[in-house]
Parts: sequence; C-alpha cells; structure tokens
Amino acid sequence: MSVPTIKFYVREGLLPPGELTSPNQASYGETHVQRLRLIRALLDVGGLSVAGIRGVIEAIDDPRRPLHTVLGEAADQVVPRYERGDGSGIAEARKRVAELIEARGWRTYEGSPAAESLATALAALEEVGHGRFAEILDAYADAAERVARVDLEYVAHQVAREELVESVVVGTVIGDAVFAALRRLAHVDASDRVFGETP
Amino acid sequence: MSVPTIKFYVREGLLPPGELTSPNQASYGETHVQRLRLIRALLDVGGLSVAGIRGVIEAIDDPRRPLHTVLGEAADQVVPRYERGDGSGIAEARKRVAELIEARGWRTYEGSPAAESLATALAALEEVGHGRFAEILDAYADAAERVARVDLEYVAHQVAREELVESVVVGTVIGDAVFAALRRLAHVDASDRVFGETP
DNA sequence: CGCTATCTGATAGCGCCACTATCTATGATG
DNA sequence: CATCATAGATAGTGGCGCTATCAGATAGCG
Repeated sequence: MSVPTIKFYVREGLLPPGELTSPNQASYGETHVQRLRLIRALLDVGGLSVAGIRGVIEAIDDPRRPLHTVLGEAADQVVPRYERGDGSGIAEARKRVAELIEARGWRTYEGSPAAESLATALAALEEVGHGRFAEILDAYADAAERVARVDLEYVAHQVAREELVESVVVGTVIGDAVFAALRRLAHVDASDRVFGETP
Repeated sequence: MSVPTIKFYVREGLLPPGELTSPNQASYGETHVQRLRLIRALLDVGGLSVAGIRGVIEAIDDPRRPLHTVLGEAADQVVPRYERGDGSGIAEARKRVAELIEARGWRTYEGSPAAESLATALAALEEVGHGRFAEILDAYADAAERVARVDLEYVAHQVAREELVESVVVGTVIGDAVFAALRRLAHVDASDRVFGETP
C-alpha cells in the first residue's frame, strides 16, 4: 500500500485525510487502516470501481440514512451492468422479473437496479439461445432467499449502527464473491461426477 | 454493434473472419451473429475481459477438450481476483477452504482457482473484521450445491457437444449475475421486513 | 545551527483496456 | 464510369486506477 495510492484515495474521497500535526505531518489512526482494508476488499474482491466505493462509503458515513437504503446503495454499486441496449427482449424479461417478484411476494419496487440487472441477464440468456434457463429460475430464487435469510441473521448480530452498515456492505459485496466461488467448486464437483473420468 | 468493433473482435480472435467472396467483400452467417451475441453477453453481463473471452472461446472451439475442463476454463476466466498479497491470513483461509472441501466431499483439487478465490474472499472478510462470516459459510455452501445440481441438470439436457459446452459457459458466467441479482432482491425484501418502515 | 531526508499537497503522466478514427486499395453498385 | 462501401492495417482515444515528479516545509541528526 504505497503512500501515493493512499493520497489518491484521500483525493477521491474514499479516505478521510489524516489529522495535520504540522503543515507537513499528518497522523493516521486505526480507523484509517480499517477504512483502507475496506477499500481494498471492495476493490479487489468485490470488483467495485473507485467511484462506486465512494458512493458506498458516503452511504456508510451518512448517519441520517435509513439502514435498509444503505444496502440498496451497496447493491447498486456492484451492478452497473445495464449496457445492453433495449432493442432486445428486455421488455419481456422485465415482465418475467415482475412476475417472479409477484409470485415470491418480495417487497421490492419494480425497476430497482437489482430487478433491472436480473432482467438484463435474462434477456441476454434469451438472446444467446438459452431461454430455457428461465425454467430453473425458481431453484435459483429459492437458494437466493435462503442465503438472504442467513445474511440478515448474521447482520442483525451487530449492534452499533456503523458496524451494522459495514456488515451489510461487506456481506453484500464480498458475499457475492464467496457464493460465486462456492458455486464454482460445486460445479466442478458435480461436473466431475457426471462427465469426469476420475472415478 | 459497429463494424470496426466487429473487426476488432476478429483481430482479437473472438470471432472467426467472414468468408471472403472477393478481396473486399466478406460474408457473415448466422453463426457469426450468434457468436457476437455470446461475446456481448460474456462482456456486458458476465464482466469477462476480452482476453478471458478468448480463452473461453478457444476452449469451446477445441473439440479435443474434455467437457468438464471447459467449465473450468470458463470459471477461471471469471475469477481473476487473487490480487491481495499473501501477507494477510490467506494461508489460514486456504486451510479453512480445504476443510470445507473435505467436509463436503467435493471432488475438487485444492489450489483450484475457485478454491483460491474463495480463500481470498474469506481472508478479506477476516481482515475487514468479519471473520464471523465463516459461521454462515455452510449455509452458503448448501445453497451453492443446490444451485450447482440444478445447473448440471439443465446443462445435461443438451445433446450436441457444442451446445453443451456453450450452455456450461453461459450458465456459469451469466448464472453468477442472475444469482447475484436474485440475492439482492431477496436482501431488499428481507431487509425491508426487518428494518424497513413500509409495513 | 545547518543539512539532509522525509512528508504534504498539487499537477501531470503512465499503462492497460475496450474500442474507434483514419488511411489505402479494391471492387460493388447505380 | 463515377461514386461509394468494404476489407485490412495502423494509429489514436477515453476512462480508470494508480504513479512519478515537483515545490515547499519541517523533523531529526550531528
């Protein structure tokens, strides 16, 4: 962690500046180190952009912010993936997403970034000729619900607001990476059992 | 989808060149369009790099390749995230991953990219002060296993090798995005029930 | 007290990556 | 036949995450 990098983060608003003890000497505390670790985790493991991290950190640091909107902020920053034009079957995909939300009774506003990114992914699947993937969407949703329930339990253990908020962010962002890796391990296992030659 | 972009993909080896009917006229078929859609899906939704897509496509196009290694190739390209130095508790995290694999009876080689990226994520969680996250790892693994099983069933429906391989790639890469979005929707729902004010 | 090493803040630059603009030669097209 | 689009090649662009450099100021040592 080089000094110029740290100063770059300060400039970018990711890290509060150190307390100046003299015009050319600043002192940094444990909170700075902690914040740096958070930044690196979101950057390296979570794959967020610097701008995205700024948004998340502002949400964390704003004590007026309702708790459950901070989760939204974190989630939104991870998913800046609505490139795909609208020429394609995105409208139909949106409808399917709305139906799923309805069927699940999820309290989500349609048009939320998560819903939008799900629609994008489904539309992409359709375009690539894997529309049948939608058939197993329910199994995915089951698993997601299960994971989300556990996540919430975990997060609820925190008491201090700041810790809670950070838990939410970390859990959301790094949880994705954890699950993706686990899913991959399970794939390798399952694939090996079905197609593999190692008996 | 501009012409120069397509020519760029050809240069990069993502797309086979069109058949030349004359020195300044090439004809592209449905397979080219399909391939382009695949490229865009992996790029926009899957978040792969061009180099990563090249690796995946080479794996798809190589008929000698054992099926279950193609999945590995796709998986490896999605997860180029072992930045985080080794000064941290990565060794301990690796041990925890090995134990998890052992406990699950997963047929995975230790040190696989997925295992490595899981270890990285766990180490990052530890560093950020969320080592307790490991407690809910089993619930994550359960969900991952469940999803992986469904994925394999879905994929096994394909008969032609080429289609099967593409299913695997698409399912692996875009499946991540689908699950992440679903998890986020479920989070919003769960969070709203616990912390929200909308009754 | 002087001298060098080190820190701060500011500005400009670098390297990578996914394109994109421009150029020439060539043949399609009205 | 004149114009215009296309192939292929080379060079350039813009965004992003840093990184190098510079002046000014002071800490710390002899």
